[in-house]
Amino acid sequence: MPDLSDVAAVAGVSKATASRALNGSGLVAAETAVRVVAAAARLGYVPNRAARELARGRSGIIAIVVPTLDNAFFTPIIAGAQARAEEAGLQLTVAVHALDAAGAFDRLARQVDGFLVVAPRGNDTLVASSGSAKPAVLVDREIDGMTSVVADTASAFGTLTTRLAAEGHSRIVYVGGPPGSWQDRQRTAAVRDAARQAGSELTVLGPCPATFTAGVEVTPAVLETGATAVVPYATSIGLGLLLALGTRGVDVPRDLVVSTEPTVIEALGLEHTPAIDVDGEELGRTAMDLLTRQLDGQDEPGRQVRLAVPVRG
Amino acid sequence: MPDLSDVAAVAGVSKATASRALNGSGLVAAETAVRVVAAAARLGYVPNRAARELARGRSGIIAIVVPTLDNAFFTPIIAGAQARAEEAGLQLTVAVHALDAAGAFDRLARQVDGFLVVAPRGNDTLVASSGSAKPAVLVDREIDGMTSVVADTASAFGTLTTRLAAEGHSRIVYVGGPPGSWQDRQRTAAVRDAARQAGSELTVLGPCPATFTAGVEVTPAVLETGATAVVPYATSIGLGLLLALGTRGVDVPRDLVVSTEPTVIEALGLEHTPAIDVDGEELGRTAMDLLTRQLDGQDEPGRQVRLAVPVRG
DNA sequence: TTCGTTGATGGAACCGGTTGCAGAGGACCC
DNA sequence: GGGTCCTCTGCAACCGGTTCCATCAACGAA
Repeated sequence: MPDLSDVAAVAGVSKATASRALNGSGLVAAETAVRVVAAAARLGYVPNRAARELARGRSGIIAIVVPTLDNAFFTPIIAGAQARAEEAGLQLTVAVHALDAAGAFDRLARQVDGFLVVAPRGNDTLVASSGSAKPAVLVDREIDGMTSVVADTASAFGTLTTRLAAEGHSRIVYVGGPPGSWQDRQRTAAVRDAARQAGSELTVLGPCPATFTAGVEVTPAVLETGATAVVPYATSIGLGLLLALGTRGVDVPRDLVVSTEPTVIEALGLEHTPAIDVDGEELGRTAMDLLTRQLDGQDEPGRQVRLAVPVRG
Repeated sequence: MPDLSDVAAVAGVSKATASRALNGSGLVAAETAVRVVAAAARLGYVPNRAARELARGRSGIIAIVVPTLDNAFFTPIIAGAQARAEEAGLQLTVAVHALDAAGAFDRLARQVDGFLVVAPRGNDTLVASSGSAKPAVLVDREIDGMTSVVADTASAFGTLTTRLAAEGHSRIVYVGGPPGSWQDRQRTAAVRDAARQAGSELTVLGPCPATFTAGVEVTPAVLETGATAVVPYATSIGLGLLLALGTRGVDVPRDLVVSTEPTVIEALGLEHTPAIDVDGEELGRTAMDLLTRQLDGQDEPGRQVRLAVPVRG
């Protein structure tokens, strides 16, 4: 396993020059640099991550902190972040903090260069302070002063509600998400506004955990309202609704329109059913981009990015 | 940020002794060790991972390679492995290899101490060779000579089929999984055997990707067989079936029994419906245990563990 | 011709741990 | 009392890079 001295020897230069050449420091004569790079390639040299990390004082590791992996909303975010991390030569480690977020941060803070924080719920100050030790990017939530990227689902939920109302749904149900969810607050407000402006009657149910079981359980309450359209906080809740409605013989979408996401709508061939299309991978990619820019000093903390969320169907 | 010399100074010993004390080498007098540990605790000392890694020549990083995160079967495995890794003081990095598994291994092999390989499909020799550079544990698949842990779903599928037959289902459908899936081969064989022995007629459909869309799409074919019970390869396929059956007005389970997993059965209140209960987290935990034992030299490669899978309902 | 600059390079310290080896000191045996 | 062995400890080398600083050659200007 060749090391930097081997490369230097083959190229006929010192370790120092070899290091500079391979890192493109610009202080090396072009011709020398070419020689070094060629030598490295010939030997199949791969830098030792640990040594580099020790010398540079940076680990090259980013942690993405998620509350759970059981939620299909989070996994694309991880996948997107992972892809970008790989491109940037960084390792991504996934930390699941069911409850003990603070503990997870403390343990990891010394080990990583930065955090991607997916913390849909919980106290603002707590979340903010957790990421204070190292650069952090908050995903799908906004807190003043923290860099963040969110999918603008609030607008999308508003649009979707407006559209439903325009199609004649005068009674609409919104099934709310988990208690304390930042996105749920945004969405509830947006749906309320849209319904009021369109003159539709809105019932807000919930809170519900983002699971299909919760969707099943909330079904009777939804039917009781006599609504003709239901907008669930999460796709998983929507799936639960669809399943339960099926076993109860309710005709979807004739008797009740259930908005979920495009793949579901399409697979089931549902008509007259609007759906919001959140690109989780893009969320992950953007978050990682924001973090690397911050690590490179190209960005100040505090930048807030909103990704538009299309409404389909 | 305290370092080992600080700890040593406070404890009144040398770096060497401090290091040994903190790593429990046993060469340190008990009383000295206590002093060092106390000093470390007081200073809030956290060892520098990079330095340790460089000195030891091991990275303390394990990679878990999964084909995708979009499949709810894999995520609990990751969660379980993650939990165990944390206990063992190891970092876990998640590598997603949609297609390019070999590439993922090459890139990572220098960076990590070992692999957890989740590769349900694909060629045996390819999978086996991928993990050859570093210790590896294969998850939910068996290949001769490789350490592995599998959920014994084949037996469970057999039991489940037997039970369905015993309850009077003389026509059963098995909806097969993705092409080339190792588990699918095992399950198909087990289901075939059980059906034959019980004298039930079995139709095997598929192959199907493990998605709920595939479940929706296969529904007409299932209904066409006239079967009264269907056993899908994956929960996601089962959910698709249930959704599509609901929109078609088929009464589940009266007209057709769909076996899925306990949470689904329970949430929907389905009766007469057996379900297999795979503990994905246990799979992940066991895999990580096997790997750490191998890294510590306590185990030889090649050990194969099978976890029993209960059939409920 | 000589001096000051600039650009390229090398020497060596350093990052923060681990570990081989040697040595100090005490216990035990002859 | 002297020698041997054992236990515990410290010194210093080492892991493989990065980077500060000094050096040196070449070149333009005075």
